[in-house]
Amino acid sequence: MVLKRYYFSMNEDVTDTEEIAELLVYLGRAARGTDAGLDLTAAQWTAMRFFARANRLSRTPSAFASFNATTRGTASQIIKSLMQRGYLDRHQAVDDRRSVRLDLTHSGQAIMRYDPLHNLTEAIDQLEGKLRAALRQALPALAGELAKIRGTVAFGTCGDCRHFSDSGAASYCACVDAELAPADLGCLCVNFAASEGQKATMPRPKSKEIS
Amino acid sequence: MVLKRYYFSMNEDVTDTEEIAELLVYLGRAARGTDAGLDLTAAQWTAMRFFARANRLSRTPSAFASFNATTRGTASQIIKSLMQRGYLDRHQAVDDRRSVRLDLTHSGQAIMRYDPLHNLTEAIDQLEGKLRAALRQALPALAGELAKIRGTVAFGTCGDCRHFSDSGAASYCACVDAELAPADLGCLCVNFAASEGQKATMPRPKSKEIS
DNA sequence: ACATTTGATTTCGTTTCGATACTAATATCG
DNA sequence: CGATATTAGTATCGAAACGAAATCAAATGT
Repeated sequence: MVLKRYYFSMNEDVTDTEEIAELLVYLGRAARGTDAGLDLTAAQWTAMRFFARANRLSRTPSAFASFNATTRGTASQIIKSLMQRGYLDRHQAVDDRRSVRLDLTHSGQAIMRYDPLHNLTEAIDQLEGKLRAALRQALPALAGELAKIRGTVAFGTCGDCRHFSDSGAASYCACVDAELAPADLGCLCVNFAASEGQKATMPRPKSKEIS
Repeated sequence: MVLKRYYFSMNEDVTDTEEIAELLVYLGRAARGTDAGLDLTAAQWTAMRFFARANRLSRTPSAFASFNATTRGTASQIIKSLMQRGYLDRHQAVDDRRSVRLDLTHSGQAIMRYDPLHNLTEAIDQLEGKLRAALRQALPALAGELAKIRGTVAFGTCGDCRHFSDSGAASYCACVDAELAPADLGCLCVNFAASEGQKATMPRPKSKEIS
């Protein structure tokens, strides 16, 4: 016997767009967890991940606060706890003596092997190649759009950036006025600017020594 | 003059997979914020969103805790605060007297117009159609994969579910043994099972009255 | 020269969090 | 049937994260 019964929800019409948005927040939160045996919290893992992946310009408390959509105060607290555990090293910047740069220590790099985010990367690797390629293209574009709407800085990798030009042998970044090592193409940068759209306000730092 | 200088980062080789993972976490967190004039916190918005989007079976504290990757205790606290504000109503379930169902009140439905997640949906709407379609397909698959790896429940909408069969006029859900209203196809369900893969353990509830 | 901005930190009160313990209702199994 | 899990929800506790605000130093702008 087939019951003819309707099964109501609280919402009336759900678009694909909303479903995409909710899956994004769901995945972001589900993957951020603290499953591994290490004693790091979710926020601390996020910070470690950021400082492991950001380029030299972006490895600052302010940049992390912006990346993590929180305040500089909260960012300072998390960074302090990681320095106390010996996972981060603090260096004064030479060109701006207010600024500070955080680097992973040796043990900090070591624990990244147990990053709980690996659950998510495994899942991504299981995806069909075409879908993975689509994600690779859609997510940076989405990050750029969102930043434009919210009026905040976008984060992206140098390889996706407008400031970057790959002229055959040399990989040049107009933002830091320097060539990029191949490994840096995948680095997060505060000065990321999406490839299309109007020119972003860019600090354009003078040529400075990179110790 | 072109400076020949390398610009080192902390990591050595970054795959597309890792970049996708980090952008997912970034987007999920960036969109979750509390920009609007309302006084709700990020966690409270997440709960409101869940109870607005989940089907009747899934509108429980436990399901929300599972969806939000947190404990039932934390979920209880957030729900309590939302009930005190008059945004959620609490109903005892008739078939299981332990269980509780949360519904949005009228004012609860009203504030959803100011959900800060709308920033993200606008950004998604700006995406090229092909990319949006790819996201629509890739994200549910990704959620399923992640759940399989982590050994947790997956969340998805009835329309993407194995238990669902659309036989022309009638839309039947094997999980609740009932037909679905068109609006319910986009609802979140705790009993979601991805379309491919092994059969999930399914409660298979007996036919029950839906008040 | 002075005001403004920026980068980082600290402090404070609130919220969230994980862990644990607890009650009540249901399920399982001998 | 009855003893024993298991499950749903809640409460409590300490730690962490959070936003807001204040502070300080250094850089920038005019």
